[in-house]
Amino acid sequence: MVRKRLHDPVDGRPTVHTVAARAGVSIASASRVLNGLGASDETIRKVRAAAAEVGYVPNAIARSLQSQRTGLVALAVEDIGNPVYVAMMRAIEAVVASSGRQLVVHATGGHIPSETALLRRLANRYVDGMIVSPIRVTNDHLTAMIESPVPVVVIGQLREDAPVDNVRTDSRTGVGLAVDHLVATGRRRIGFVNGPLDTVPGAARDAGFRAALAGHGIEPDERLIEVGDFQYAAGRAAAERLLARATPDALLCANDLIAVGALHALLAGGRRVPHDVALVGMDDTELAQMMFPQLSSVSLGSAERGRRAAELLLQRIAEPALPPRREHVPPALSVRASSEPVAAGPAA
Amino acid sequence: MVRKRLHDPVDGRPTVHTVAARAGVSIASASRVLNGLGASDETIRKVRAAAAEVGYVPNAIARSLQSQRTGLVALAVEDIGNPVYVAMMRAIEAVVASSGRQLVVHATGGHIPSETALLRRLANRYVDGMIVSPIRVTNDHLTAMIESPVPVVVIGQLREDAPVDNVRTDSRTGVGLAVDHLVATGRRRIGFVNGPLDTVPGAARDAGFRAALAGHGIEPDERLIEVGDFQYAAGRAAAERLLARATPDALLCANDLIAVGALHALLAGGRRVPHDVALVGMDDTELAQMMFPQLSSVSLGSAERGRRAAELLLQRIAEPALPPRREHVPPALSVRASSEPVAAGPAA
DNA sequence: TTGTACGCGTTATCAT
DNA sequence: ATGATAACGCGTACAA
Repeated sequence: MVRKRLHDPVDGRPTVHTVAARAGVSIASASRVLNGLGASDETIRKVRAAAAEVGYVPNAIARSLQSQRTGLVALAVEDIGNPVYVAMMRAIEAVVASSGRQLVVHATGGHIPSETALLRRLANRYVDGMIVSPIRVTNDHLTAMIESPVPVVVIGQLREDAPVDNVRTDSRTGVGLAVDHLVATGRRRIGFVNGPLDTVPGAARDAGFRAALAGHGIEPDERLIEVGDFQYAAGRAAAERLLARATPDALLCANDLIAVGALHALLAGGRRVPHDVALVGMDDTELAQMMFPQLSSVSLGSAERGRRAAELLLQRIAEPALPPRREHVPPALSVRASSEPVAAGPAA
Repeated sequence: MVRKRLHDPVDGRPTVHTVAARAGVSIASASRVLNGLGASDETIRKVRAAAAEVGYVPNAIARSLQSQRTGLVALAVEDIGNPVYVAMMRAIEAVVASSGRQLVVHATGGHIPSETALLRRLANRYVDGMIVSPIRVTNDHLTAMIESPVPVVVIGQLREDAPVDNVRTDSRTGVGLAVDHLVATGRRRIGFVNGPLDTVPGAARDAGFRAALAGHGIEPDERLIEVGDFQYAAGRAAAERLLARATPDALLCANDLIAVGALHALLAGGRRVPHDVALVGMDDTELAQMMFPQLSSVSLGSAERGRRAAELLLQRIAEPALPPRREHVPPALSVRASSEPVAAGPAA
């Protein structure tokens, strides 16, 4: 015989069997009482007492094996320290926690292979679903998402025909809001500090900027356009390059980190903001309000996108057969001191 | 008979049985091959082929039930959006991920009951361990941690005799570094904007401030001390109250968020930084370098504390019998523009 | 080397 | 209402 011990926990912690034995009932009755199902008053009393005495706590893993649910939801983003993703994560965690579930976070470093590997790992079902916000969505991403046995929700742009739940914003239009505002307040030589053009956000913002200028009959001046990374240091460097060769009366930045870098470049170079140069960022993170002067910024609803994505995911977990859904969060411009019209008008 | 189906997965996804049947071997052989244990070349070939054909992926939950390990590690902090915790979380995630595990995050809102409830939930073993950074450690915290079947590591102050792994810094000394620096650069009327005194960090910083002043023979002036919350808005309001009734030549803030608020209050009030008032924050978050002027700040090694805590936890998971350990991360002052000595000396 | 069978801890089904 | 037992999917001790 193999059975050295039968239902006697190896580490001394009580199981249903422990409780059942102590209460003098079957494990079935014990389980029923512990799950609030029907039983006689006497049985209920005995089981409750036994459970309390031994300090019984149900094992989450065993329960998961039975229920085929882990109660976990994953979030995969490039960098969990980036203010945009922090805002998303915060909102997602709130929704997930309020549903009694928990959030598993992954930092992908924007590395495509790690992202797809993560998606493929969903096949082992360590979570009930995943929210992913990739910089770029490849075919590998798509097939991995479609083959996943647990639902995936994408925050960001996605092919129209992709059968995947999706929450997106329209950063192109968002750039337009900023340009319109700057033009309306008398700015004409509008500079643009963008992120890499081979990313989805970078490309969309570039297109939006040129389209918006065209809408006002302004010819784009390539000397007023500079590209760096979506980071503070890169933004500052890019702004410095731009300022060294041109004299904009406004600077639009592809995100708030870049805008903060640009602010440094401007102030260090002796430019007054907004008097000499108006400054507008994007993402409208907490950072924008913390700067002096406070930064105008185009909100792309990061928190709202996170919230909506979490809700979509929870719905689909509950109802897997739902058709793919696509939600839009519109951009909105928050005007603050950094781009307020100045009495004397911009430096001429 | 009950057995409608025997080892035939309900959702159509392959299990070891599927693979074994297809390869014409027993599940034991299949399992062995899939886990890289010994088997004949022929068996290996057949099993590998069968697994590939049906797209077999091991089920994480079943594996956990067997191994008594989830491969998950939890982190519980007040607010996953606070720059300090973001820095910690980033470092922790990196360590955890590099060990092949995953990170579950919890936002406690600084709510004591939720924190202790979270610790008690460890009894159901949904994770292999937890890192927690409580604002305050109650007896409830301690008993919950001690009774937990999985290891807990605390980032922050803890009773000396608490048998719990612990990583801490010395913010009291940290405050001293800042005061020393300010005094050495000619400041005498040093103001202090602190967080709530009934929190561990708030109390430590208050004590440190008074002790440091005493060390320089300076009498603490209560009008130069103000208390708010550890947040931007509260910090700004607190600084405004202080500036309305006193004229400090330096301002020390209990964290960087407060310091940013104070910077706003100073600049909005027409004070020059550092010329009129030197400014020093604490935590040395990324925020400090993003401000203009860049903020001096006392580093309390948030990322380093996170990294060390994660390593302690992983070690203890591997070796549960280890004696409790206590690690210290020393504070360090980063001097930047906001507190650099000014040629003319501070306004007199 | 290979197969049989048990155990992980829980819930659910069936028969009593 | 209660108890015996299958089942979730995996790993492995033991016997062959």
